[in-house]
Amino acid sequence: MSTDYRKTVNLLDTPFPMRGDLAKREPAWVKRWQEQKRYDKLRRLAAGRPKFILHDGPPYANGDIHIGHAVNKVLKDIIVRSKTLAGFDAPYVPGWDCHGLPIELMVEKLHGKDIPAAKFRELCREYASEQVARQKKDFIRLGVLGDWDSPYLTMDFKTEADIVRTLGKIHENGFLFKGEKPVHWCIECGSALAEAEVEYEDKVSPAIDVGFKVKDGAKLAEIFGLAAPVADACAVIWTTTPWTLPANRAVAVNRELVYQLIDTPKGALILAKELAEATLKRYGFEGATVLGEARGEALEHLELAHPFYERSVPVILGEHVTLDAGTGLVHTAPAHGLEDFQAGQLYRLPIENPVGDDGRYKSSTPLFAGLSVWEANPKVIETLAEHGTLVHQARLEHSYPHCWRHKTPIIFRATAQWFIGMDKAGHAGDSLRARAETAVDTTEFFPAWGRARLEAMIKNRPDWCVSRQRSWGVPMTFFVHKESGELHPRSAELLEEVALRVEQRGIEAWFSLDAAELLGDEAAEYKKLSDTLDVWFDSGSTHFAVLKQRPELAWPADLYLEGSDQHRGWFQSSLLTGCATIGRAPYKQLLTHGFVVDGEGRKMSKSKGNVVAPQKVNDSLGADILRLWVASTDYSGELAISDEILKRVTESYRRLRNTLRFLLANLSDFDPLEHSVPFADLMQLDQYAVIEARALQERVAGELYSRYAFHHAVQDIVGYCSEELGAFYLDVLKDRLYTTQADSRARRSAQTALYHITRSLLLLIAPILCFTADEAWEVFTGSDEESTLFHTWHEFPQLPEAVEAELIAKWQSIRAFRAEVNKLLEAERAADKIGSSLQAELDIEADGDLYDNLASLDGDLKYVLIVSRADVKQGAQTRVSVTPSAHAKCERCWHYRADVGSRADHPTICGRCADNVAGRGEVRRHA
RNA sequence: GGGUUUGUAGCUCAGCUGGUUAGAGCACCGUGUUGAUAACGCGGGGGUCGUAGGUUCGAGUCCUACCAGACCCA
Repeated sequence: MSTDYRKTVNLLDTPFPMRGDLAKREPAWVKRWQEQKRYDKLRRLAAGRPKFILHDGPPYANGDIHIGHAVNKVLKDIIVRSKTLAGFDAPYVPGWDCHGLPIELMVEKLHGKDIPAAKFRELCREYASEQVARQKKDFIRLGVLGDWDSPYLTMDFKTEADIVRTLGKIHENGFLFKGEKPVHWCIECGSALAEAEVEYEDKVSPAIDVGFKVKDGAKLAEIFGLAAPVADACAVIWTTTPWTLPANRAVAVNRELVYQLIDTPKGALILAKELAEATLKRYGFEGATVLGEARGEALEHLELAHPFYERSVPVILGEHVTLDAGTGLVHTAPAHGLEDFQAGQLYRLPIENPVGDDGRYKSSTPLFAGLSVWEANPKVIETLAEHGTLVHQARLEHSYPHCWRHKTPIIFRATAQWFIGMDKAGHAGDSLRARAETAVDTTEFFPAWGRARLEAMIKNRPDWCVSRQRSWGVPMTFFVHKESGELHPRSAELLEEVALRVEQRGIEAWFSLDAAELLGDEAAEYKKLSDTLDVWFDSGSTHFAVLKQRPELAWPADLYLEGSDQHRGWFQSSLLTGCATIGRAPYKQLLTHGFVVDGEGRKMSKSKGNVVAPQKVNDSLGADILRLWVASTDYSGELAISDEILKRVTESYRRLRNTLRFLLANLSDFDPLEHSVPFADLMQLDQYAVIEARALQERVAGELYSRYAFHHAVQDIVGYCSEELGAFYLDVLKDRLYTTQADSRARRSAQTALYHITRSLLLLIAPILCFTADEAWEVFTGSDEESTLFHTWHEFPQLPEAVEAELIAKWQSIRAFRAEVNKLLEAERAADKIGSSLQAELDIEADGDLYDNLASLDGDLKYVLIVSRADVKQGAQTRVSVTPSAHAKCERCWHYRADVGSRADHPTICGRCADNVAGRGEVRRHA
C-alpha cells in the first residue's frame, strides 16, 4: 500500500472564500466597521500628516439616491481612500443641501397649502431631515467612508448663520446691489412664482397687430434705399398681451433678417420679408407693393412713436426675434418679459413697471390707472383704434402660463430683486467677473476641457439674481429704509447681530425678529427684507460655512468633484462667492464626471424603463461590484451601465478575488517576521516578481491614482493579476510552493515574494474594492480590528538599479522564450502527443544572451517552463524540440522523471520528492 | 439654434507629439488540468478605428462636413 503523498504536499486553505457573496455580507461589515469607529480611528492615526481636503458638494435632500449619486460618492470615496493610503490626512465631511423650492413643494403636497409660515418651515426642516437620513443610509451602504455622525447640513443653525455672513461679506465688498427683474407673478398669490409653480394651459387672448409710426421719414427712405422720404410709415408688431403696451420701450428686430417696406391702404408697413405675405393676407392687403428691402441691422436706432403715449421708442436688435409667428418685429416691454428685460439692459432702456402687486395699473399710469391688466386689454385695443395704430385684431387660443395653485393666468412683472453684480466694480476696484476669470485660470481641471466650459459660462453669465420670494430659505437679513429703499448704513454690524441669533435659533430668528430689538427708535423707518436667498447661494457658501469653520478641514479645498452639470451649478456658485468674499476660488482642483447612460448610450428615464437603481445592484451583486464598475469606467464622458456591462465587471472582480484567494492561501503558514528571506537572498525569479509588483504599484499609486485615472488603474491591476501572476509567476510557483519542504528556503523565498505582492496588491485595490480589500486584509493580518486604511502604500525592498535592470531584461527574454515554447507545446497537445505540459521534455538550442539566460537557470529551467525536462545546448539558432516523456509520472509532483522509484521505500515518487518527503529537502537556486 | 463633450473588437478600456501586419482584460470557440476546480493554464477566431470627403509619401492619430449620443443653455 502506497503512502497518500497528497498529504505531504503543501496545500493550504484560507478562510477567504472563492465566492464573495457580497450582497449578503457587506451590510454586516459596514455595521461592524461603524461600531469600531474606523473613521474616528483613522483621524487619530492621520493626525499631523499633510491634509487633502475633498469638499463634498451637497446633494439635494429630496428623494432616494440614484445611480448618479452613487457614481459621485464612490469617486469621492476612491479619492479619499487613495489619498489616505498615499499618506495624507484626508477627512471627508459629507453634506446636504436642505432649503429650497422642491422641498416646499413636497411639504405642500404632504400637508396642504394653507399653513402658517413658521409652521411650514418647521415641516420643511422635518422633511429634509428624513430625506437626509434615507440618503445617508444608502451612501453608507456603498462603503463611503466619512464623518456620517456629523455631516454638514445647509439647514444647520450654524451653517444658516454662516450663509448670512457670506452674504454680508459680499455686501461689504460692494458686489451686492438692488435692481429690477421680471418674474412670474401670480396676482391671486400676490407673489412671485418659481418656474416649477407654473403650469401651461390653453387660454384665449386678443392677438393684435400694432403700428409704431416711424418718426423720421427721410431716414427710413435712406435705410430702404428710396429716393423720397416716406410719410406715414409704421413698424408693425404682433402681441397677445395688449396690457403690456403701456410699458413698451422698444421694438426689436433680428440683425440677420430681411425686412420690407410695403405700401398698403394703412400706409407703408415694415414687416419681415418671410412673414410679409402671410401677414398681409391676414390684414386683407394682398397684392401690396414692396417699396424696398433692408436688413434688420440697418433698422437699429430708428426712432418710432409709441402707439398711444407721447413717447419715442427705438428699434433695437435682439436674437430672440424669430419668424415663428407675428411680423418679425417684436414689441419690447422690459418690465414684462425676460428677453425684453435682457435686451433692455443692453440698450439701457428704462425698466419702469406700471403694474402693481395687485395686478392693477399704478395711479401714475396715464389712461389705465386703477384697471386690472385683464380689464385693460380691451381698453388698450380701444385706445389703439382711437389713435389709428391698430392694424389688425383677432383672438387666439394658445398655451399660456398659469399659477399651479390658483389655476389662473399669471403675468410677467418686473419686481425689485437683489443681484450680485458681475461687472460692477467692488470696493477693491475690480469686478467679480475679472476675479472669476483669474480664478478659473489658476484652477487645475480634470479633465482639462472643464476649464473651457467654466470659462465660457463665466464670460457670458448675467448678474446673479440671489433674491427669492420664498419661505423655506435663508433670509436676506437686511433692513431697508422705507422711503429711500436703501440698506441701513450699519448693515454689516446689524447683520452680524442677526447671524448670532440665527446661530442659536436658525432662520426663524430673523422671521420672528422685532426690528425694534436691533434698531430701537429707527425701527419705524426701516423694514426687514422678507426675501430669501437662491438655494444656489446656500451651497455656494459651504466653503465658508464648512471648510473655514471645522477645525479638521481647510480652505481652500484641494478638490471639488461633481457631475458636469455643476459647471453651471455648484462649481460656479462656489467660485463666485469665493471670489466675492475672499478673492479666489475655494478649490485648487476641479474634477468632473459625466452622467450615467444605458448600454445604448441613452439617458435613463422611468418611461424608457432603463433605470439602474444602485440599491438594486447593492442587493444583488454587491457594492464592491458597483464600485468596480465606477472605477473601471472612463468618467470623463458618459458612464454606460447595463446588465452585460455589470456582468463583465463581475468577471473582472472574480479574477481579482481568486488571485487574492490563491495568494492568501499560500501565505497562510507564513509569518513575515519569522519566515521572511532577505531580498538579496531571494531566488531570482522571486526577486523579479517583486520588482514587477513594485512597478505596478509605482504606476498605479504613484501615477494613476494621483491623476484620478481609476479606469487605467483597474486595467493595470486586472492585467497584472492575469498576465504577471496567473499566467506566469503563480503558475510557475505552484510546484515550489506545493512540493518543497514547508519551511525550506526555496518555499520561504517564494512566500516572501508573495507577501510583498499581496500586501501591495491589497492596498492598491483598497480605494476601489473597499469591502473585499478589508475582508482580505483581516485574513492577511489575522486581525478583525485591522483595515487597509490604517496603512500607507507598501514599502518594497530594492536592489541596486543596475542589478535590477539586468534582472528584468533577463526574465523578459526568458518569458518571451516561454511564450514560444507554449505554442510548441500546444501543437503537441493538438496532435495528441501530450496532455499536461509536464508530459513534455525539451531539448533546446540557443545562442547569445538567450542561451546565457536559459543556461543560467540550470536545472530550474524546467520549472519555469513547466515541463519535466529542459536541457539547453549552445547552437547557432534557437531551436526547441519537444518529446513526450518516456518516464513514469511521479505521484507526488507529477513530473515525469527517470528517477521515479529510485528509492525503494518510496517507489512511486521521484528522487527530489523522496528527498523532500524523507530527506533534507531539494535545493533550488534560481526558480 | 448656441457652448462643452463622446463615438477603436460582443463589453470595458490602451493606442504620446501622424510612420512597420491596431493592443489588453473579460466574453466567445477549441483544449489541457482536476493540488486556485462554479477556479486555473495553453491556443485561436473577432475590428471598413461613427460616416463621407480632404491634407500628406503615409492618418485611428491633422482639417472640413455629416450622423448618432451626453451635459448645460436658448
